Amino acid sequence: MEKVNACWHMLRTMTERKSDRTRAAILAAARERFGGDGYERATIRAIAADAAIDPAMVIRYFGTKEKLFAAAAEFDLRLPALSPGPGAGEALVRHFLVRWEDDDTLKALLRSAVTNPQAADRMRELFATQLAPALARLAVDDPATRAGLVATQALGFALCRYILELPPVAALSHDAAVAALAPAINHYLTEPLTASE
Amino acid sequence: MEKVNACWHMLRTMTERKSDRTRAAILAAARERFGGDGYERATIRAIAADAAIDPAMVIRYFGTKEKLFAAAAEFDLRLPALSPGPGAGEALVRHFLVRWEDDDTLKALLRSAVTNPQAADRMRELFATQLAPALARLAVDDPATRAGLVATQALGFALCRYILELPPVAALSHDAAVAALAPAINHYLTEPLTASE
DNA sequence: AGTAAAAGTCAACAAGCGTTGACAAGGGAG
DNA sequence: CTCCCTTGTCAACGCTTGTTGACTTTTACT
Repeated sequence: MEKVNACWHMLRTMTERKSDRTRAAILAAARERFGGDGYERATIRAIAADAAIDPAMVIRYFGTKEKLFAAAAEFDLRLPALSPGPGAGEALVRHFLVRWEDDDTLKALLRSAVTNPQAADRMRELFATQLAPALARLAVDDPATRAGLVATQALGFALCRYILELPPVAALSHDAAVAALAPAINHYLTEPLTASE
Repeated sequence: MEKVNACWHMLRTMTERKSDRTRAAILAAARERFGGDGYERATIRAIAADAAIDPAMVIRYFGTKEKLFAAAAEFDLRLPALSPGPGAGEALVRHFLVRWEDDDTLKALLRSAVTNPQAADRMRELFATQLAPALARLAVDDPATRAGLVATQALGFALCRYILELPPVAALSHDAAVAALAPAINHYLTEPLTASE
């Protein structure tokens, strides 16, 4: 009997510890606060209150506010495999729309990157390791510049829609946003980069 | 003789007082700090140090940090008169480039608007009272939406170039930026808003 | 049972912030 | 010279922040 219990304990130890739930609760609260308020306005005390625990626990689990942010800002863009052609723009825009809206992490990253150098590093890293490589196959030439141009449009749209909430941009339906943005994205991926006329 | 002196004094009182210089120094330092650090990170103490005065003076001149920001974030886009046509995009992009680079106010506004609701209000107001009206003449229809789309591209480019400093975007020359962006701006102003194919 | 580690609580700290009020120069006006 | 208004200085306040260490409770195992 003791052996069975011991075995079960080991299994539990390796798979699901009591603390993992609070760890996850802290991370969820942190993403929400960082996403809503930005790095400096999001206080450890508020995050702890959202997770219904003591502020000291946040430090015990993550060591520091900076490390907590680093853990909360881990993000995978999950870009689908894209094939060159006029459908790429639409697929990209649609993917970004749902990725922004079902996960607070991107909002946390953007809101923080504007004032926090560490978060800005994270953003540049995300661009260099996830967006740029995925777009490299789609660009007819100069993939780094074209990825940069796509980033300006993607981040600018997110900024105006989710952060600044400019009324005409926030009001767009997904379909309207795709119809308006996809051609511009395709343009950045394929049209000549120097003035043609 | 007394009358002459009194008159000169009154004139001086109305045109140039001793305090106006420090007022201007505070405003310049405030714009630089707000632009470099954002609203919450920019401290009154740091602004005062930059202006080489006592922190208490900042409060005496502007009353409150919020009011100081409101004064420092006063901004005129100075959009030129634009005529419809394919030249509008290039003129717009070029104007924005110089307006961003010779004045810290826009950086202060953007860096602060992402985390400060009051600054976000300012940004929406700037969009509604300056950008949207100026673009209304250029749009073939639905001017509010088209102005919103132009704003996403303009702010996104500024965000990536001046705030996040994504290498490929920060490296672009003015001419390269105009060549890349102007067609997209023209597209947003004139192309049909719903999918055409 | 008893025990040791894990998980959680509490009060406090040092530092930084915006803001205030009391007070000291400075320089024209009578 | 004397007065007064402007301009500037100084020290302190109350508050919030991230972070710490000592303590108690819970949990899991022999």
